[in-house]
Amino acid sequence: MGRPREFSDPAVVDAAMEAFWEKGYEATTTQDLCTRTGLGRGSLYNAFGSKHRLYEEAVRRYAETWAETQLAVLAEPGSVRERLRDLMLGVIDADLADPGRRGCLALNAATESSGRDGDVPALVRRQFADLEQALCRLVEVGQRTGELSADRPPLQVARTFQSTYYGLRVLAKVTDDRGALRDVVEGALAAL
Amino acid sequence: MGRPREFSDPAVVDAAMEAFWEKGYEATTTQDLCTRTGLGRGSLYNAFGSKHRLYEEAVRRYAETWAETQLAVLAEPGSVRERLRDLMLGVIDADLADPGRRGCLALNAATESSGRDGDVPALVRRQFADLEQALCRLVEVGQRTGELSADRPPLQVARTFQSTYYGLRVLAKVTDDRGALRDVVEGALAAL
DNA sequence: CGTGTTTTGTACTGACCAGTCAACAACAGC
DNA sequence: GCTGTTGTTGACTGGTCAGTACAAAACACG
Repeated sequence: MGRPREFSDPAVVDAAMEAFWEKGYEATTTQDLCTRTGLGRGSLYNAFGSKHRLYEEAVRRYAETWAETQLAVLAEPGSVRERLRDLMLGVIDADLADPGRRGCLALNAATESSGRDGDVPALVRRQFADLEQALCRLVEVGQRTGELSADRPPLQVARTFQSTYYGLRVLAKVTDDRGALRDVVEGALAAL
Repeated sequence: MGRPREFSDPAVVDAAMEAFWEKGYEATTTQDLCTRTGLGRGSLYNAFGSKHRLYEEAVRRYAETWAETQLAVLAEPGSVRERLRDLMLGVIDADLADPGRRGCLALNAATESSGRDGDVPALVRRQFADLEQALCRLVEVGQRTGELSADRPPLQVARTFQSTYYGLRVLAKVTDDRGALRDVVEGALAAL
């Protein structure tokens, strides 16, 4: 009962996500959020309570949608190497094609939040853990089929690849040099 | 002629660097800067012009001092592998020992600044390039002495290692798991 | 000393910040 | 169609923001 909402929560969170993604948490004002979402201040606060809670929702949504995208790439047909290469090349294309150079929202959130306490770092940590696990399973598959050398613990290989992958996104924030980024990809694959 | 300054510029930049390092650019207020540096607003603005200019100075100073530290580790006696391991282990210790989890200021600055234009991204880019070059030379040495396998371009190896190294610092922002971070180190070294 | 120049401290500015509030609007159930 | 409940709107709040203005203070030089 009562007056129905004139918006859908997911659409608003999506819009807020874009705003936070572009400018980061601190630099995004509540006015930005109202403009991007199309909501009035009252509606925004009635629905989400505070700027920070909306930020949490935005990071959560990013984590979900992005995890989906990543895991889809890793689940594609093809060799393990091909899938890992696609993951990295896809991210290079996406990062360089983005004129705003927003990079990865989860990574931005991890960097901007001070300390590992709080909901946002916990969200980011979980997303990191999910990717680690997915990569580890993929490495296990590769080692079992003989595609990858089996002389190193899969978890160690996965963690190293993940670290290189995040570093790649950091590098893509400041450089336009596709060759340099591709070198990282080739080096990471050669290490498998 | 004129009244002499009651402070030394480098000391003030150091203090400002600490403030920006802890909270990032946006979240640091001019009041924070006055408190940390001990200067009044008038003196701060007279000497540095604006918050952003002081930020640039702080990032520049960080780049200089940190580059020195890094290059010193890489120049130590010992095998190439040992030196690269020391670089990474040192950063793990430093990051985990820091209760504020500030991470790397250059990396934070790269993440917070949107786009690759402006002085700050340029500063960060140059620091990245310097490390890339230092790593590349070290890899060349390792390949020449036969310590490292010489079947891959040194630049590619260096870039991949650098990417993994930056990823390590990102991971250290959200996790306390020393084992996970050490896996990254071992994996990165195994890839050489 | 006196004068010119720079630094310093502090009060001040207008803009903008996140968040609140109360009047009004739109629905569901009766 | 009345009533209770929720959503919307837009003006409003106190506080804080980066930056400025200006007078007092501290020197160098003559």
